[in-house]
Amino acid sequence: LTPAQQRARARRGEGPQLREEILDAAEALLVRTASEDAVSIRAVAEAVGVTPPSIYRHFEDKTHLLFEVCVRSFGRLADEVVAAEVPGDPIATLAAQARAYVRFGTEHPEHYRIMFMGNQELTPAQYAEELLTENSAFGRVVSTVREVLASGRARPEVVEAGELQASLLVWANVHGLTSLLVAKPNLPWPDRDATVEHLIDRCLHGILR
Amino acid sequence: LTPAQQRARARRGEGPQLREEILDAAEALLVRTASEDAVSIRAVAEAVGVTPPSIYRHFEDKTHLLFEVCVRSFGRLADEVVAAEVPGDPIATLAAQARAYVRFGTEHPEHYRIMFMGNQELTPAQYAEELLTENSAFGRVVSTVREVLASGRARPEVVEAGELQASLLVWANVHGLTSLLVAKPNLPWPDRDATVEHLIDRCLHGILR
DNA sequence: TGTACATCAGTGAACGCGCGTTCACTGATGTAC
DNA sequence: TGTACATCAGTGAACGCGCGTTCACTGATGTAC
Repeated sequence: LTPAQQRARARRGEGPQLREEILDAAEALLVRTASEDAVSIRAVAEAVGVTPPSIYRHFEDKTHLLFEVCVRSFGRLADEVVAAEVPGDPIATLAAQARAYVRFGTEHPEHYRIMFMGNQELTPAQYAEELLTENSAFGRVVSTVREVLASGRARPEVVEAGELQASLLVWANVHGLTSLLVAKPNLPWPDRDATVEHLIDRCLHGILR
Repeated sequence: LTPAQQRARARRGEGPQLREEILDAAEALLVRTASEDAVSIRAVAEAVGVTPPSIYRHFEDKTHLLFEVCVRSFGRLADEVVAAEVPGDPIATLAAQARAYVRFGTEHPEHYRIMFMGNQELTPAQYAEELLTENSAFGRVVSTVREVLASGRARPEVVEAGELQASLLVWANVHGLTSLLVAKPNLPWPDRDATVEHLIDRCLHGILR
């Protein structure tokens, strides 16, 4: 998807196919340039091999285009968090989900930046609610935390504070580490994996009896 | 510092005074508009009551101007973290510093965004090192953690992992919560103070024996 | 089987905008003689 | 005490840029009769 100087015109019913190519190009541009600013309507159009006005046949405006890119990313993060589940072992699941979360963020820093570190006006209002849905990454963590609390292995004060507080705790931990790594990649961090394991370890010790 | 349509020309030795006014205006603009993009050379010049080229007499370019704004903010955050110290009680100090940190971030969200959530190229290279200096907010936290570890009240595995890992743990916690609040102010968060206390509580439980 | 026509995908040119930055300048201020 | 002059703070006009978006259009594609 790097340079496409010209592009064959789509046949009658095949217009929507360009829509996907636009999203792919926008995402590729984001990854390649590692800069949200580089994802302009014009740059996306050029990458796809089309003129700028064509974009508007498929997306209302730039905000909606970027929003769609976000939606895909949120879906992919959720997929990875789900894939990390260890059936029947909520504590192992929580640790694995934490690892998956940090990995996603460090492997896709610009996605992560847009998703969790940008100004929220970048995306339509609906998105704030979607973020906390049952199927979102955070929603899956809440489910896991709920199982941990129900397993009887959590400290009483954590149970009392409720699953939302406990989930926020976990989220703050993994997001905190992830976003520091994303925002300041050049600081002299200690070994990433060791840091992640230590963080998960301490976080679980704070939650479990 | 809101609108200054015209401005008296400074006397001979008083040029450097405009420099401070420019910084104040840039910061006020940042706070008022809550958007980094709104802080343009032209907007700052207008706020100060001066033409754009004047800025270049005091700052090499836009990056250096924004960098100076950052330096001030880092200094102020460090001051607040220092002010939170409780002499002779490193554990109480750690909790108080965590509270001060989160408060700073939520009260100055746009500063916080620039300092810890933006793209790092915004600031000269020297800044990465300065960030971890003894006198920085993080440097103060490292000091406090060092005292906690030395006090004999920390868990052996935390002592073994070292003060840097333990400090990162604390930083990831408070930064994680702060940056979520800053990035997603419109999500239905539970009560902020209760969340902060719970977070500090659990974090300390993970560290102390 | 042939033709008129509606639809659809995409184009080319232009709009107005705000931006960072440069350049040659102006005119007040202080200093040296 | 008066005057020539260097310095300093700031100006006015312009540069080139890339941007999001709009508008009237073109020409291929499929469909109806």
